[in-house]
Amino acid sequence: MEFQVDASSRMPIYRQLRNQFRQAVARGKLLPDQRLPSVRDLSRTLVVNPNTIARVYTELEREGLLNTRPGLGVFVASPKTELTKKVRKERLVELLDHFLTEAVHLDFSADEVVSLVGERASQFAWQSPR
Amino acid sequence: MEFQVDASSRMPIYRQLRNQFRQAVARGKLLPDQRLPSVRDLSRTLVVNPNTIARVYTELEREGLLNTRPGLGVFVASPKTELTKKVRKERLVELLDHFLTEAVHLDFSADEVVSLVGERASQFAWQSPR
Amino acid sequence: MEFQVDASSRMPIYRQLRNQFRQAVARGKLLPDQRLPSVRDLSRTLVVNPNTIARVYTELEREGLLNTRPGLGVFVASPKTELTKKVRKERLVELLDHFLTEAVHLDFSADEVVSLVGERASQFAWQSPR
Amino acid sequence: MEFQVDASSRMPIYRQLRNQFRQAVARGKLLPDQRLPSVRDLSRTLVVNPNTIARVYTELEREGLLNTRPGLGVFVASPKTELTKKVRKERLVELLDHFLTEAVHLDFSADEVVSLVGERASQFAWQSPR
DNA sequence: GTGGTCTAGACCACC
DNA sequence: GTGGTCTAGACCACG
Repeated sequence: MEFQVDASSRMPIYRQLRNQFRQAVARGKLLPDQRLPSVRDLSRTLVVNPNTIARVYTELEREGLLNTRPGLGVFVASPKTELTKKVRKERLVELLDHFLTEAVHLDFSADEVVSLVGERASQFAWQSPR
Repeated sequence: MEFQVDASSRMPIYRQLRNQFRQAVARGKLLPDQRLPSVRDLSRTLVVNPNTIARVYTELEREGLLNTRPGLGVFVASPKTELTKKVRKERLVELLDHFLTEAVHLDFSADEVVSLVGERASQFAWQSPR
Repeated sequence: MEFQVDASSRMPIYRQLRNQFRQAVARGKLLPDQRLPSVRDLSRTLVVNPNTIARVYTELEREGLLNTRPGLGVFVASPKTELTKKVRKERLVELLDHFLTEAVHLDFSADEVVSLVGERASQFAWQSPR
Repeated sequence: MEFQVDASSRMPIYRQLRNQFRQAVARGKLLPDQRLPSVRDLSRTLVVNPNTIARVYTELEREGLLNTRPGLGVFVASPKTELTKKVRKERLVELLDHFLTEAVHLDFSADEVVSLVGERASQFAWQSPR
């Protein structure tokens, strides 16, 4: 798993890294119990302040995507959702409407979008039924 | 078309309004040449700083979504995309992958997502073929 | 609402403040939409680094207890719970068992504890039925 | 008595074990003069660093919950509280208020909480009157 | 070695 | 004015 930061982006570094991590997990490229680079290592690799990396890891832990164990390192967590169905649906619809809005402005047709969704969706690691 | 601001949101007011405008256009609730309220009127209605409204209009004009006709007011622009197919596709995919990433974390299945996309897409005003 | 920090405590400053805030809300001493002191003000008052105060506010916002609006200040949020019933019950039981464990070690009787719970509970601002 | 560590918890291992021990005593599952596994045995069983186990035992001994008898092993101590009534009451109230604060935020009602307290309290081994 | 906390001080975005 | 981000560097707790 290789992270990268774009210093010229308006998006804060910690958000860039957080998003990359979230996507890597959603695509199944990072699996539960897998160890991530240490705060100090990643900060050296990316030439970013250790505090910034620590912030990324802290936020992701709060979101339940990873566990950090002082003295051992940082590990990918097992997925779990504690939100109510209602809240989850609301958030999904909001995100979807935002996506569809941009799709319209980018001048795509409904058919093109639906088709693309099916295509890209196959690249993600959807939860198996429980 | 009624705008509204959510003071409890983490999203800056000017972005809330900009997004609402973009979505209203994409849903066909705002049509080309339709006149928008003046900066002063809207600022009074929403109880928002006039500078904030002015910023919204300025950004939307820069994005080509509306035109200011001095002395007449602010009007919705006709849709036009100057971007190449390649660039448009890249942006769409990036937005879609972001959406799918969140959908996975919200613990939805691919089927649920695809189905919801079709459902919500019918509420938008897609460009007719040209 | 007056906060205070005990520099000699092993509990980190940001946790001391966060707990004081959570308790003030639970007791109804801080009400929705009430404005809190600014980061800079509180940092001067408590002689604590502004970043530490900012961290307190950031975490409380993530927990949904307050809203921050750049340019305006920080405000108490309206209560809402997005967690599933199951998760909420699990957390409550865990906290309760911890409390009861300590009560036993402090050599109280069950009757004393039950009685004290009823007594203190009356000082909190329980949600009205919805 | 079987201990267990949750590697995904934010709580340090030594505190997890210490709390489990305190709770086991409070529930009457560990009785005075009962022998505990040796540091080396427990460290192997739990796959935890021996230093960590040693720390748990050291702290518990300092708290008066167990005694080390050199050459014989580690044993559960007889309960005794040397604190004054006033201090004990203060600590209990502080713990209780913390619990009630969280209960409010978890959106429970006072009745639900009082009822749950009575229910769970019956599972603990309260001191008989002396 | 690991991550967690705190300080100091800079610069930016928002209103 | 407000809060948000990032850096630099110190010190502590954990295993």
